Amino acid sequence: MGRGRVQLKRIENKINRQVTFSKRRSGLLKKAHEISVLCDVEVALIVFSTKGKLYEYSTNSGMENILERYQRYSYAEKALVEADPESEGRWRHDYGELRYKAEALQKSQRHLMGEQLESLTFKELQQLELQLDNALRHIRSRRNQLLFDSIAELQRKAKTLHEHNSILEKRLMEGNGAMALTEHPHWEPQSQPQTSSSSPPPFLTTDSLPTLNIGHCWRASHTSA
Amino acid sequence: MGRGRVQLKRIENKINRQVTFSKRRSGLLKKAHEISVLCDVEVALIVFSTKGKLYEYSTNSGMENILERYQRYSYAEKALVEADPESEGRWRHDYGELRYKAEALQKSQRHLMGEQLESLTFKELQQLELQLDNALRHIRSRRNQLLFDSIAELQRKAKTLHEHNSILEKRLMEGNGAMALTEHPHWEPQSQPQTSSSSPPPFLTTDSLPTLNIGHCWRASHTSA
DNA sequence: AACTATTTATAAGA
DNA sequence: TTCTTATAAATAGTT
Repeated sequence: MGRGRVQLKRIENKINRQVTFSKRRSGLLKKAHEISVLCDVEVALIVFSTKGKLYEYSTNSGMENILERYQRYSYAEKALVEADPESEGRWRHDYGELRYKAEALQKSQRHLMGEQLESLTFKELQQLELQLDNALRHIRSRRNQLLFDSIAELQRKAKTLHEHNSILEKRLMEGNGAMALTEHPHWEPQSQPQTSSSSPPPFLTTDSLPTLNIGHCWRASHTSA
Repeated sequence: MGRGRVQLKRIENKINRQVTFSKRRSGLLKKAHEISVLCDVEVALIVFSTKGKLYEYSTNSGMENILERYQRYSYAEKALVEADPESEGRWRHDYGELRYKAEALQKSQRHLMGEQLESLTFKELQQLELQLDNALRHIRSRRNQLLFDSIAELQRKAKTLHEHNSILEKRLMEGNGAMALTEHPHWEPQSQPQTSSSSPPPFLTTDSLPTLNIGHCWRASHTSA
């Protein structure tokens, strides 16, 4: 990229080397930044000039975080080399990765819950707001869906009951006298001939779980397979 | 570099992002290598993909060396990592716990983002809605705080400018004739007597960076030395 | 630090 | 994934 081909070899002219260093350094930092943004990955870049000056770039997760992650990762890998792969080392490796992910999750969770907002910029706040607005829309939609389902279910049952009552009334009218005609509103739907093959037990009847426990919910549900 | 201009913004299409990552990663590694050879400098580059895969480059001096050097350079005080004579069982235990926690976090995070709502009951949905409403309140409050701070700062500056203008006008009135007196509408009507004890420099005044760019710490310098 | 002629990198398409 | 190609970017050498 430039007027001449370049040999992959130390530039002997000191001035030239310095200039090239300056140019390429900024290019490298730029590219590191770009890939991190475009591809949503973590990048850490460290450059020590010949004279010992430090230049660095790191994703917003922070240099220290990334280096720590690296340490965990590579340490685990070392352990992985010795011993058979299915033991110790593998565990450590996974453990480090997992811990990292859990921490990240925790953090973003806090933000989603409106906590620790101090560390966010205006733009991030806006983004977060949009996200939550969107989530709320979904949630309300789902809630309404459940409400409608429930109403429909109730109506269906009511109708069935009504029909049943009509039949009973009719029988009473025909068979024997008007005995006990008004005494059986019978609010017990259980014994119905109709096959209610549909609709799962409506939520409204499920007894309230203590709390949703969102957020810090270690142990949110027990549906593990 | 390619058929279209590229926005510095996360690529939303997953496939595309993956492909770009692959391409740019190799480009980045190559450039890191080139600068290290051409300019005879030490380079360490670490990249973690979204899935936690590690890609790295380091000059022949070795990653560990460079990282160590970096540690000494920037956090000289930080001692080396804690060795861990912990027992195998402990690890497994912690790992299990962690995994459990991470899964729970992931799940509740989805809910907070309005996803996978099918598994929630009506009450849970209501709770979630409250939670998000609350979070949104906090977020908006924080955002407004930032806005207010910014406005206050702007007003303060305006006031200063206005005062300065007054002084200048006065001088003109005294010194020479009424020259140019009416030519200074002075574009700052804001001046308010309130002396807000100046909030910190508001984000709005920070020059708009192309993208969010939070916490990205470049340490650039110029070709001196 | 600016300016170009070239080389490279790479986005999109196959 | 890999190859190709049109184009955007980077940059070597120059001013």
